[in-house]
Formats: sequence, C-alpha cells, structure tokens
Amino acid sequence: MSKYSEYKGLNMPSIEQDMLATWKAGDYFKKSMDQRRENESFVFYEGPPSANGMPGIHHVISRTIKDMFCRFKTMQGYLVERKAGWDTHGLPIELFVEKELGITKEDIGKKISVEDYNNKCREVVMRYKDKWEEITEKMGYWVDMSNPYVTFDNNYIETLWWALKELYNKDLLYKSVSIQPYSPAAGTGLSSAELNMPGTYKDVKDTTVVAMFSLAAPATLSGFTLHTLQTTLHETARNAWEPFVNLPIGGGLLAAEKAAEVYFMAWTTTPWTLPSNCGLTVGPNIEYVLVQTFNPYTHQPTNVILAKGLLGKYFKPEAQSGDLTLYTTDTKAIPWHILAEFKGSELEGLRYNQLLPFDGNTREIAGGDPFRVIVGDFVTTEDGTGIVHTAPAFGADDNRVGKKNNIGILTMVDRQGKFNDFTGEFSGRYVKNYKDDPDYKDVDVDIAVKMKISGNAFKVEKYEHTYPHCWRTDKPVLYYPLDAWFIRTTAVKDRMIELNKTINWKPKSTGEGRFGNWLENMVDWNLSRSRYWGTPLPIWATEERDELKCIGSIDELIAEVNKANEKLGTNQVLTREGLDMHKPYADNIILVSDSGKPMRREPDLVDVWFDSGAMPYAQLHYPFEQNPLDMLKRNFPADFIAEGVDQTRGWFYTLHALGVMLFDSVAYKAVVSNGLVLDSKGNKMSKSKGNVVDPFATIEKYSADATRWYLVTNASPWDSLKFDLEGIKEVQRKYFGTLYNTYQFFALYANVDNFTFKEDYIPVSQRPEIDRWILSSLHTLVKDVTRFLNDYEPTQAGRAMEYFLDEQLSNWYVRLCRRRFWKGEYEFDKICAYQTLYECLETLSLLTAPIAPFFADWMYQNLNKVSGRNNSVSAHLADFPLANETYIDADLEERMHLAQDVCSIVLSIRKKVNIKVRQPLQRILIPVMDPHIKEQIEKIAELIKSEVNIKEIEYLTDNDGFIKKKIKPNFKSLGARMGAKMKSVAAAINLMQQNDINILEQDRSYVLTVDGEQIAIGMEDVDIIAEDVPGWSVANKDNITIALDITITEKLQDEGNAREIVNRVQKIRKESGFEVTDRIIVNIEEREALKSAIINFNDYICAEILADSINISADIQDGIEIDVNDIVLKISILKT
RNA sequence: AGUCUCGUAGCUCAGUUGGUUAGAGCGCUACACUGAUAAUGUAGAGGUCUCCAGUUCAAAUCUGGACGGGACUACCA
Repeated sequence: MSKYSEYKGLNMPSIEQDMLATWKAGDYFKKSMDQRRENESFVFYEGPPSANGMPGIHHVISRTIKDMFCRFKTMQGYLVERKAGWDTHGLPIELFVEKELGITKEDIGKKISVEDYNNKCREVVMRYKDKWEEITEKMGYWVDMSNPYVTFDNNYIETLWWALKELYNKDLLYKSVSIQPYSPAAGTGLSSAELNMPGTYKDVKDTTVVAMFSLAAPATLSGFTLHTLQTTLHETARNAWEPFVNLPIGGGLLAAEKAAEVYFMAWTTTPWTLPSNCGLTVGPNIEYVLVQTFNPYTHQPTNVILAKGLLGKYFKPEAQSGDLTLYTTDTKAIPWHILAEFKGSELEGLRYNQLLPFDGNTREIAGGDPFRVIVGDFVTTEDGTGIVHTAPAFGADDNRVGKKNNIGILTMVDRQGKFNDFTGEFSGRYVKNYKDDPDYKDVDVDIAVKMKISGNAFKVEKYEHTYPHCWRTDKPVLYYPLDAWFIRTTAVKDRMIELNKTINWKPKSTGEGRFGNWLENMVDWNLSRSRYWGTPLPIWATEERDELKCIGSIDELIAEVNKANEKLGTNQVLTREGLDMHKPYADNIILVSDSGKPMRREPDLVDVWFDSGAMPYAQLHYPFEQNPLDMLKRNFPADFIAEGVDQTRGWFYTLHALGVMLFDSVAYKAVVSNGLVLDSKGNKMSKSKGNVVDPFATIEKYSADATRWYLVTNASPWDSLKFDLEGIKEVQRKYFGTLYNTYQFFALYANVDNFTFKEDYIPVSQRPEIDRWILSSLHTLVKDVTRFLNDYEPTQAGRAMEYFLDEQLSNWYVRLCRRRFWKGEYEFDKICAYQTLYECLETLSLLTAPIAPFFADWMYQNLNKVSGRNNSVSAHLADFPLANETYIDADLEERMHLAQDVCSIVLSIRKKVNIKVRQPLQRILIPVMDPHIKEQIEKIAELIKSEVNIKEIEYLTDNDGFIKKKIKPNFKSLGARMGAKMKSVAAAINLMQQNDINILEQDRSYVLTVDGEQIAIGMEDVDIIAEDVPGWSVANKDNITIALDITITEKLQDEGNAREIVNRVQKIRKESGFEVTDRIIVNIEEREALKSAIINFNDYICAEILADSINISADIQDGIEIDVNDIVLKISILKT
C-alpha cells in the first residue's frame, strides 16, 4: 500500500459510514480507553436523557461538546470513561403513558392497577432507545451504551436509598407542609412542569380588595408584650382628631374612640384568602406613613398605615393637608395628612385585630402567635400598599415567612376548593366556580361587600393579571398546603456557595449569576412527588407518625421485613432477586417499629432530579460494590460535565447539592452549559410550530462532522444558536472542502513522486523559508488550539483551525508552492515540500479529530496507511499534537504576513492600472521608515517578486525625498497627557507640513503652538507613514505603501508574451489529455510581434511546457487558434 | 415580575485595557486566473454598531434607563 487514496469527489456521509465500520471492526472506542488504562483519569459524567422521546438537534449540540472534550482529553493521554445512562422515572413518562392509555391520574389504581401502570411506564421509557443509540452512533458520540446506568434498576435505586439514609442520619431529611399548586377541580397537585405548559397562564379579571386591618387597642392586648409604638400610634391618631371631636365631619358625629382606630392597608387579589390571614408582612427597609383621612366607603374618619412610596395610588396630591372640616360624602379628593413616618422594621411585632373572625379561624386553631406584623424581604412597593396580607396556607412566600415568624396557619378552604363549615355565612361556598355552576356567585365580591360595610375596605376594584390554570380542567389553580418531604439544603447553603466558587463555569456568568443567585435564594428541596412511577421514599412510619425508619439498603430492608414477620406474625417474603422496589410492591411491605408497632411506607416518590443528581455514585452502585472508597475516588468528582443551560437549576443543582451534602465536595470541577438551539429565524423549536430539525436527516444529508463543526464554530456553545442548514452547507464547502482539496492536491503529486515519507525527516531549520513559515504557523496553531480546548473554548479552537487552513495553508502555502510539487526532480526541495505539507495535514487531522472525528480520522488514516509514520492506526488512538516551540518563529510569521499584505497591495495596483499578473514588471518601490520592516521584507523579497511577477524591489528611505509623508496623532499616548486639549492638538498635528515632519523626525521632538501655548510632542505621539510617491502608481494598506513601476519595456513585453504562450500551450496540453510528463514538439504560426518573445525566451518556454523544440512556421495546418495578448495565431502540438 | 443572556452589513459572527477610516465569511456585482479547476485571486456595493441619557478630550466598547429576542425561576400581595 504505497499510494494515497485519491477520490472523485467529497462525499462526507459516505466517509462517515466507512469510518463507523472501521471503528467498529477495530473496536477503537474501547481501545482508546484500554491503551490508557494505567494513566491518570479524566472523569466525565453523562447526564442521562430520557428515551421516551425522539432525540432532537438540540441533543446533538450538547453531545458534540461532551464528545469533543472527552476525545480531546483521551488524545492528551487521560483515561476518559464514558458511561451512558438513562433517566427513566418521572412525570413526563407518566403523562406520556396516561395519554397513550387515555386515562388520567385518578384512574390509576381504579381502571388500571398500579402494577400494570408501572409496567407500562417501564416499557414506554425505553421506547426510543434504539433511535437514541442510532443517533449517538451516527453523530459519532463515543459513549459506552453497552453497560448504561438505568435509574429504575434495583442497584441504582439502592444507592439512592443509601444516599437518602445518609441525609436522614444527618438530619437533612424532614417532613413538612409545603404550598404547592393544586387543582381543586381535578383534585390533584400539579407539578411545575404542568404549570409551565403553554396556555396555563391566562389573563383574568379578579375582584381585588385593599383590606384594612385594625391595630389592636392596647387594652385588648393583655397577655402579650406591649409594643410601645402601638400605644403611640393610637395616641397620635386620637390627638390628630381631637380638635374635630364635636364637628359633624365625614357624614356623622365623630366618635373619639373610633377616630383613634389605626388600620394597616393590605391589598389582595384573592379576597377568599382573607379569612385565612395570619399576618401582615412589611419590608424592613421600606418607609411607611400613618395617614389621617376618611374611609371612602363609610366616610368615617380613619387612620391608615401604608408604604410612603405608594401614597399616590390612594391619595391625590392636591388633597394633602386639605381641610378636614370641609369633608362631606360628596368630596372627590379626600383630604389627608401624614401624621408619622417609620421604617418597616419598626412596625415588626405590632398586633392587629383579626379581619374576618369566624368559628374556624381562631387564634387557637391557627396555632403559633398570629395576627402580628412581620418583616419579609420579598415585599416591594411596586403595587399594593407595601403591606402584604399573609395567608400561610395559600402562598409559598407567605408560608415561608409565616413559618419563620411562627404566625400559625389557617386553612379555611378545603381540597374541593370551598370554604369549610366554620366560615360563617361563606361556609360551603366555592372560592372559584369549580363546578361550572351557572348560578355561581363570586364569593370574592361578597367578601368585599361585607368589608365595605364594616369599614374594613379602602378600595375595591377589578384587576386584570395573569394567573395559572390547571391544564386539564382549565380552572384556576390554587396554592394549597400539602404534606411533603424535604431535604434541608438550606443547612449547607453557605458551603454550596463557597464550593461553587471553585467550579469552572462556562460561561462564567451562568455560574456566578444564574446559579449563584439561585444558591443565594435557595429554599429546601421538596423531594415528594405524589405519583406512581419513580423511586419510592425509603421511609416507613407508624400510624401515629411517632416512629420513623429510614432504610438504606436492600439487605437492611430484608432484615427489617424478617424482623416484622417475627414480631407482627406477618408472612412477607422478600429476596434480593425477586425484588421490585417500585410501587405497589414497596407499599405493601410492612415493617415493625422499635416499640413493636406496624409501620407503613410513606407513600411519596422521590423527585426524579434526585435520581439524576445522585448519578455519580448510583452509577457505581456505591457503596455496595468492592472497594467502594477506591472506586469513588477514581470517579468523583467529575472533571467535566456539559448539558444545556436549562439544567442549571436541574441537574447542575442536584449534582452540586448532593455532592456537598454527602461528601462535602463539588460534584464537578468544570461545567459547560450550552444555549438553546433555535430555528433559523430565532424561534424556539417546537413540534407544534413544525420547525424542528430532524438530526437524522441532517446527518444523513450533510454529515455529522459538518453538523458538529457548524454547531461548534458558528457561535459559542452558550450563546443560543440559530440553526440554519445553509450554515452547515457552508462549513462543508469551506472547511471540509478546502481540507479535502488540499489533501487531494497532496495525494495527486505524492503518488506521482512516490513520496511515502520514507526519507529521513529533514530538519526544519534546513527547509526553505516558506516551509519554516507554515510549520511555525502550524505549531502556533497547535498551541492555540490546545489552549482553547483546555479552556473549554471550542469555538475559538475551531475558528483558529479554519483560519489556518484557509488563509495560511490553502490560500498561501499551497498556492505559492504548487510549482514545487509538480516541477523538477524528486530531490531536496521537493521532499521538503512534501514533508512539510504532510506534516500540516497530519497535524491538522489530529487537531480536528475531537470536533470532526470522522473526516479527521479518514484523512489521518489515508496519510498514515502509506507513511506508517505514526504507530496508531486511528487518529483517536493517537496522541494530541504537542507544539514544538523551536519551530515557532514570530519574526517569520510577521514577515510572511507582511508579504501577504505587500502582494495584496501590488495586485490591487495591477488591477487598478489593468496590467495582468502574467505580464512581468520591472520593480516596486517600498518606502520604509522603519529599518526592521526593510529587513523583514528583504528576507521574503524572492517570494514577493515571484508572487506578483516583478523583477526587483527597491526601498525608499525618506532621505531620497520622494516620499510624501502623512502624520497622524497617536491618540492613545497623546490623549492621556493632553486631556481636554486633545482636539486642538490633533488638529495641529494634522496641519503639519512635510518639513515640519522632517524636523520632528530629525530632532525626535517638535513644538506645536496650540491656542498660544507651546506643546512639545515626541515621536511616540504620532504615526508617520509614507502616503505617496508622487508620479507613481501607489496604494497602501495600514502602514505599508507601495509604488509600482508600470513601464513595460520591450523585454518585459516579450517575457509577458512568452508566459502567455506557455499558458495557452498548457491549456491545450490539458485539454488534449496529455500526461503531465509527456514531451511535445510545438509548431507555431509566425507573427512578427511575437517572434522576439519566442526567440529570446525559447529555453524558458520549452522548459515550462516540456517541449523539445518550438518551430516557427509561416503556415500551420490543423492548428488550434489561440490568442496571445490580442494577437491571434495558430499553434499545433504533437507528442514526441 | 425577578435573574441571566443576546442585540454590529441582507445572513452568520469578530471587535484587545475606551483611541478617531468598525472587520471577516457567506450572499450579491464586476473583473481576473486556469497543471488544486465542483478550486482560486482582486475589486465594488452594503452600517444611525437597537434607542435615549450620562461619564470622558474621545464610546460599538464604561454607567444608568428604555425597547426587542431568548432562557430560567416565580406568579406572590
């Protein structure tokens, strides 16, 4: 096998199929790990997807990122094990099954047994496993799917139980009431997922009330510590009204005691929660005022407390300090006076009279110490009154703040959504129309009316806001206290925050902002799910709940069962083999308490996020296998994980929380969170919109590599990506097309010359300048790519490779070196060229391998099969290239860049004056102010000359007096010194004449006169560039200026013609299908204008076209007509 | 509503510690090249850097606000 494979065209999908077959046949994935068994490991966790839905294109991006870094680290020599996993529990699966069976949650256990239902879930959960495996393979994601972790496995669940017991023993697991979204119409709690379904939030118009809670009179406060402010407030109010005691204001005679009443104003959009009120919450730093005014409904004198910032919502500015004595029932702008001001924190502890007392909402029933003012951080002054009516039963915030302040709880509404029987005239009434009763009367309105009459309402109005509805019944949800088990994450909050700071987040903002804030505002983790298909909570309780038992392993469970059989006389049979830990079996197990009472399992399931968060240990079946600690040490924490940014508060959080709680450690050291994949117009992809991209079709049509490359290089992974197939096509054309072309070019000539890299490696220092340059660039690239990938900056890495391939390798090195490959004998220079290009291609294939594993390996193998240079048969078994610093020559890279600029400028002048490149020209002039630049250009003069077809380069120094200089102020250096004078100084510099510039250059300084002031500037304050060489064709770019001599002498003309002839003959050779090595004889028709060219450049022409001779004839038969610089003639070519 | 994120050419994106002519690729137009040819080069057109205000001698860049897209959390008076 001594020939490089050549191809007719680039067909990436077919390359990928070949490579997949090769990988499989050679078992390369396994090999890539096996050969590094003894090495340091790089720990990676695969976030488990759920296989009950089809994989989408958004899965391809996160898996590309995972795969890329795992491959990269493997090539760097680490052992990177990648165990696949499946997330198998949870609500989405249950909903899917319900839908498929056409049942609802209520039917489970009735129309279908829990056993059958769960079996169905178990079946459904792996429904698309095949599809997932297929996409995994096709996209080139190397992950071990032969031995995945599955969250419903007994072993997996056993570890979860172990973890739960650890938490239980650390007193981090507790049961409590929590406020959850609940649908009275459906009789079921709703998950946040259900609440986030489209159409759940609707605009509704509700009756809202600003309720007035009267401050308790000091006299009624026996038994409680008196708040001094309480007495003061009453006295202030009484004193304020004192002068009016005998006046008939407000539509009645003022009663002194009534006038001394002080009310808190609190707004609610759910008046039905008022009977359950237990507290009023104020913001500790909010300013509040006591206002003397009139009740707008009863017109009685009154005094209210509300946030100062919200006065404008209830009182007209023009009525401030209005005359109270003039108030009548008809007064539009109710007069008001501010009597006092205080901060929220001062109000804390004030007591008020219950607003709507009934039999069922007494202080005793509430428990705790209700009807007090408390403080809470969540209070704002954006709407309402700055005082929040707090009903701990019906709001999560309320509940939290209520618990913290021990104000008890009142639940005056039952689970059907109606007031209980102890709510006076409202007993039995539904708070919303849950039963579709045509005669339903809004209970909120009646409550509001009652309050208006009693003087406890300040404002009643309809208010439109969004409110969640049950997606199944379309009825408003209410927040309802339900029993639940919690993990006390707040206990380790500070530690979690501290450890989070050590995690390398990509992007940083997700870790600091989104995740950091989330940790700051952390609440305890509600672990309970009242569903059927999930990990059962391993807690058993006696009926009175006075004894609890948390089970931490299957063995322990079996032992406890045996104990129960013994003590309770039951006959339960439980073996490890026959065990299913799910419902309903787990629920049937009865254990015995220490005091001998039967215990039943707490019916809840565990949040699926616990399943996935415990995956680092559960996938190992920790600690139930051999050498658990050693095993854990090798697999925890992860060095790297990656998932979508939507996992920030999901998987990323639960991993972190459990890592901290169980092991006081981070669970991952680095995390890449990728953004969303949107459609090409920037809309979210969704099935209903029909804009989802099918990853199978995409890969099949455009290849996995192009897709992967596109996903990685188009935008940073964490920016949301507008997915556009056109972009993939572009990548295919641009990157892979160019790489392919370059390889093809190499293969074509290397095969001709039998280059197989059998010669010794020619020391780079001995190679031509251009070879040293491309190798320098190549090794700079290796350095950059390595750095970027180590930094988890794949986009930068990919773009650096694109730049190298396109701008440096293909468009410069190969283009300039073409001749070296097809011209001349197979000797030193040619071998240099082959070795150099080979090394570029080989290295590039290895650098590319993590991102585009198929194409890279394909190219690598094509090269390596022939040369056998590398011991590894696949790029993925090879080592990642190491930059050789000795190859890197910054000076060389700089001057080549200079050469590219110079050529580009010359070409643009040629274009401007319309002289084609094939026409040689005598010289260019380059004004050089900087000796370093001249030195640099001199070293690459040959290259420039041949590239732009000129004979010589001359350098102009300013002494020659030809150059017209331009001076520009250097704002950066000048700005700092000049400050406000900058503008006029800049203007003065722009006005400097040629001789001024000369003086500056000579003296290295110059004194400007600006606004009558003398200001000295130095060389560092300006840029001086040669702008023009009068009388020449000139162009410039940045600081380089070039003048081109466009005189075409006769000799140049001849040479141009000769080149033109060569060009035409070459074309004919090619069209006639001659081999590149065929020798020819040329007969050319006589033309006076071309004669001298043919005679003078005979040797040149013959050498170029491999002609043995050129004969000029007066007449040519059967010739081909050609056009040489507008001269038409015939030419005939014969093979010798 | 809060938090995060994005907003630069028709499209996709760069844009260093603020520094005066804001770049690239694709697409478009014209020309050239023709032993990589389904390749390549050169040139041209195309911008209110989303808007407003501020800081500064100087703002795409810094600050504040608004608007728009997206995500997450929540829906709470």
